[in-house]
Amino acid sequence: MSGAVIRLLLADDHPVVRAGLRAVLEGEPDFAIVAEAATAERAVELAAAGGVDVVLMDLQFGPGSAMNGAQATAEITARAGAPRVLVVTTYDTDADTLPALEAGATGYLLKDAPPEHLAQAVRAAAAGRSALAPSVADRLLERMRTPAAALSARETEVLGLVADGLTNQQISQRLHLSQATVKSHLVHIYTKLGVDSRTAAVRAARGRGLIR
Amino acid sequence: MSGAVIRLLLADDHPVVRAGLRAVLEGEPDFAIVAEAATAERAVELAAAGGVDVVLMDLQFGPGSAMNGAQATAEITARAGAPRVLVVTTYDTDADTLPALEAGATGYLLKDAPPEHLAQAVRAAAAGRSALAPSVADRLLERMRTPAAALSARETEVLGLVADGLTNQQISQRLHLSQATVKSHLVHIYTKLGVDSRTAAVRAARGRGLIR
DNA sequence: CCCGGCATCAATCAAAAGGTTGAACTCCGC
DNA sequence: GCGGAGTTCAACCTTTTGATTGATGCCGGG
Repeated sequence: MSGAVIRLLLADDHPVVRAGLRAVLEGEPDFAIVAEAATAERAVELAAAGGVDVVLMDLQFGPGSAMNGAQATAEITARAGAPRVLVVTTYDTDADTLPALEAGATGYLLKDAPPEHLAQAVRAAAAGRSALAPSVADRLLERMRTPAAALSARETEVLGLVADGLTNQQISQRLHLSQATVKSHLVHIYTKLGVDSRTAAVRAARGRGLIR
Repeated sequence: MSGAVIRLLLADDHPVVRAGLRAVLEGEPDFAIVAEAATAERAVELAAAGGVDVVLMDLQFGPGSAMNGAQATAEITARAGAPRVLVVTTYDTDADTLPALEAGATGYLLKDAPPEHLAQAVRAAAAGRSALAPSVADRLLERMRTPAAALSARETEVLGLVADGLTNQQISQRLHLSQATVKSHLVHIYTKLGVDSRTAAVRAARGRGLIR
């Protein structure tokens, strides 16, 4: 989008992590860190202002801000001529990766990635190519091979509350349903996940990253 | 313990975070970063080898290593002439802070702390003074003021399994107890927390950071 | 040295929650 | 417009929970 230099925006609420990214990336001659954002909102602003090729985006933005990294990613990539967004986070579950990728992230890296991978991923993102952490790529492929076990929105909602320790009755009240309906959803969830109890369902769903 | 220079060991499994800490602390003329460790085990080794005044210790060490930061802290501080351990982590709940402090950590900071605080905390730790993040200090004082609701070790253990969705029977098997004992613990937990159901207990305990 | 808190267990019982089966309705795609 | 998936519900039975009562051994502080 620009000349030879890739202009970067670092979006992370942790000063230490920003400094770390800066330290790791600053050495690359073809990179220029042009801005930093400590909140998701600020990242959206700065990205919209232009002059940025790649945004390094964290997903978690502390209790301070209302927006998370996935939402910010969606906002940034929505407009034309938007910079690429490369998610760099600690979390490695479907519940994190899928929303981020759906929101338009070009890549998804984990913070424990070695610095070289980071730089390569940034160049890939700048060129429009996607860069995924191996574990993320694995799970995406896995998901392709296993089209099964896709819970409906309602089922996911119910299962999320189950995971929070709510009883069927509490769930029914929260969702304005009868207990019967909640139980019915659970049966379908059990079938889809191949389990036969709520705790096993929560385990299975956690394992596959269906819920947080 | 040494001259004017404070010798630091950085223990964190994330290269980016290590680089960030290095970038933030390296500028201080009275600091010298003498080693880095990507695993808790390695941190223990390096700390035991001597030549270190303060260890900056993460609590979470990825699925790769068997030891966590709190355990490593305990091992490091166990021996005489050990360096001070300053915990620097993302997690801010009683379930994290208390074990770390009990393990002998001199301080507890959050990764979102501003760089100045970090440097001050390191100097405090080197001098043997404790340095706590404001939120951690608040909760410790809160705990002093509220001697209530202190669950015993066994009770916390049981409640943790309850939070994982296990039934009383499963808990009894896991802990090699009778169901009667598990129920007995639960009754005590309910009394202490002022609730009257397992899910409410989990909520309450989560709210107070008693469990993760 | 005795008391209180902690951990352990037993037995019983009513209430709550969980799981199963079967069924109606809507919406969407083919 | 037929069929399937998703959402909703009822009735029924089983399992789990929570309340209660009561008892034992251990350990540490006053």
